Amino acid sequence: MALHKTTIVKEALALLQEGGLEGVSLRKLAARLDVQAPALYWHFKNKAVLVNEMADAILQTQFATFAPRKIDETWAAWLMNMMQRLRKTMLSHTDGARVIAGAHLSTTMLAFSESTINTLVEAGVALREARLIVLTATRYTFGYVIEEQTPMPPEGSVKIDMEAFKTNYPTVIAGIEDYFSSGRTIDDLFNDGLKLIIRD
Amino acid sequence: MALHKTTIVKEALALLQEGGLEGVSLRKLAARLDVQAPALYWHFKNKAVLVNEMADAILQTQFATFAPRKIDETWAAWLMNMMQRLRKTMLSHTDGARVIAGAHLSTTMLAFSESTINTLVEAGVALREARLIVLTATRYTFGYVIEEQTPMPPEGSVKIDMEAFKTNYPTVIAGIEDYFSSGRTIDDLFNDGLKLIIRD
DNA sequence: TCGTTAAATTTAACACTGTTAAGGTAACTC
DNA sequence: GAGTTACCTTAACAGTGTTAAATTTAACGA
Repeated sequence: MALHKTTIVKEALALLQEGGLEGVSLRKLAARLDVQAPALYWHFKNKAVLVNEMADAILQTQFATFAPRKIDETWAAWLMNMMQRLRKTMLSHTDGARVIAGAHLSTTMLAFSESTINTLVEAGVALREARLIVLTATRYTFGYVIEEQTPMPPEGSVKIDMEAFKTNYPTVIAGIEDYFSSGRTIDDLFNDGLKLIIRD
Repeated sequence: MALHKTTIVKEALALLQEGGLEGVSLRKLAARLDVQAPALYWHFKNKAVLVNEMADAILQTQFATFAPRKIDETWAAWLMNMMQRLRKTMLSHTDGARVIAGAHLSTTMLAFSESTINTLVEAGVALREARLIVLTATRYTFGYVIEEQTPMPPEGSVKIDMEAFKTNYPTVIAGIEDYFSSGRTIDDLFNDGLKLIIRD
C-alpha cells in the first residue's frame, strides 16, 4: 500500500500553496507522488471530492478540537475569536477561502457551526438569534476573505490614472485614507466589521 | 465590423445562464457568434477581461443609475434596499456572485460603493462608520450569495443518513427547523442577517 | 478605380486539463 | 497453486485557453 489518502491531500495542499487553486492539477499532483494521474482515481471519485478533502484538511488544522468558552469570557468575545481564527485558517493557504467555500457539507465546518451556535445558546442567547449571528458572521468572513484573496491584476497591466479615480470616487478614496491613515490594518478592518455583527 | 463587444458579452451571459461559469468556454461562445475562437482575442486580451466585462454588464442592468434616498426614508432602510437589490442582481445569473466577486475593480461596483457611502454620509453618518457599514454589508452579501449559489452535490451521490446527522449536529438542525418552521424564507434569512449589520 | 493600410478573422498548432477504459502486477485468501 | 481483491499503468478521448502566422474584409486617400 504505497499511496494513502492523507499523503495525497497533503501534497495537494502543498501544490495549492504554490500555485493556487488553478495550480492544482491531477497530473502535477501525480508527478509529485511518483505516480500516473489516473492512479488518483482509485482514491478519489473525482477532483471535486479531492478538493473537498483539501478543504476539510485545512479546517482540521485549526478546528480539530474546540476550546470551550472560559467562564470569564463573554460569548461575544469568544465568537469574535472563533471568527478571527476562521479567517486566519482561510488565509493560511492560497485561495483558501475559495476552496473552503466550494466545499459544501464539510463535516468540520458543520462541527464549527454546531459548536459555535451551541456555545451561544449555553451562554443564554436564544437559539434563533444565536444561529442568525453565527451564520451572518460566518458568511461575512467568507465574503471578506474571498475578496481579500482575489488577486489584483498584475501591476501596470491595467493602468488607472489616480487622477480620474480620485475625481470619480472621492468618497471611497476619502474613506480609505481616513481609515488607514490612523494606523489601522486590514486585520482591524475585518474586526471592526465583525463587531457590527457581534454585539452583546 | 460584424462583431461588437456588447454582442459578445451578451452572448457570453446567455452561455453563463445555461451552464454556469464552467459552461462559458471561448469555443462555445465563438460558435454562437458564428466565428472561430481566436477571433475573440481581437476584442479581449484574454478570458479574464471577458469575465470582468460580464460582471460589469450584470451589475449595469440594475445599477446603471442610482435612485437617491427619499427624504422620508431612513438611511438604514435605503441601504437595506440597495443590498437586497445587489443580492437579486447576483442571483439573476448562474454563478453571478462568483463572476462579480472575481471582477476586481469593476467600475460599476466602485460607483456602487461611492454612491452608498456618500448617501450615508449625507444622511449624517460619520465617514468612517459609513464606509465600515457599507463594506461589511457588501461582503456579507457576497458571502451569502456565493454560498447560496454553491451547488449541492447531485441528489444521492453523497448519501448522508439523517440519523447520524441529527445526533452529530442537533443544534444546527434545531436552528434550521426553528427558523423555517415559522414560515420564513431564505430571503428573510438574508434580510435578518443584514439587519444585524445595518441598524440605525 | 486602384493601391495601400488597417481592421477583423481564419487556420494550425501548442501545451495543457479532467476523465474513462482496459490491462497488468503484486499481495492476500482459500 | 488458483482465484480474488487492491493498486497502478498505458493509451486515449474530448475538451480547455492561448499564440503565431496567414488571410480575408473593409476603409480611405490618390
